[in-house]
Amino acid sequence: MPRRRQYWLMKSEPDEFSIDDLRRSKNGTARWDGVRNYQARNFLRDDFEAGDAVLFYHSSCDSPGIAGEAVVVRKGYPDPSAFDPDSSYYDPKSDPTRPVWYSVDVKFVRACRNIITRPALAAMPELKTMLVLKRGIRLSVQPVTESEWRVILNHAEWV
DNA sequence: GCCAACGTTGGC
DNA sequence: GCCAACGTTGGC
Repeated sequence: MPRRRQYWLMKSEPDEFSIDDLRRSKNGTARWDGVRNYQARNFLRDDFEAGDAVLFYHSSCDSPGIAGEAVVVRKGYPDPSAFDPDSSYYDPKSDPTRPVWYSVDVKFVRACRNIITRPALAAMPELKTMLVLKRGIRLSVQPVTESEWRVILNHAEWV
């Protein structure tokens, strides 16, 4: 029984990996790895499905906000970077027989012509409850409601 | 660079 | 299981 498509917001520091980096990736597709937070891990491992929609959010930068749209093309699987001693994401707690951390693959869909900034998001009454706008919420992977998704897509101009 | 808020660690 | 200390996140 196909489940309804779910919506997510995923944060990335554009200095590390931006929406343009995703666009330029092979097939526009990249592994989302390095998530080291249990609540975010649970989403990746248990709830992400191929076809789910993603808001690509730029964080820790001059103009934080929504930068584009992506789609999940591979559901959660053990994060290989956790097994790699040379990776900065290496975590000896995780091994292939008992993986702790999970990745998904996401594919570029489109970029916003302009970043939808936090002030712009905060100015939309429909987004009052959006997690990313709440102070103290720092989940790097978080669910978005269908109505939040719709409001944002209607607001954005796309490249 | 500051700092508030959060998550994790580790002693007890 | 408590909780203080520490490290990290992330907006400003």
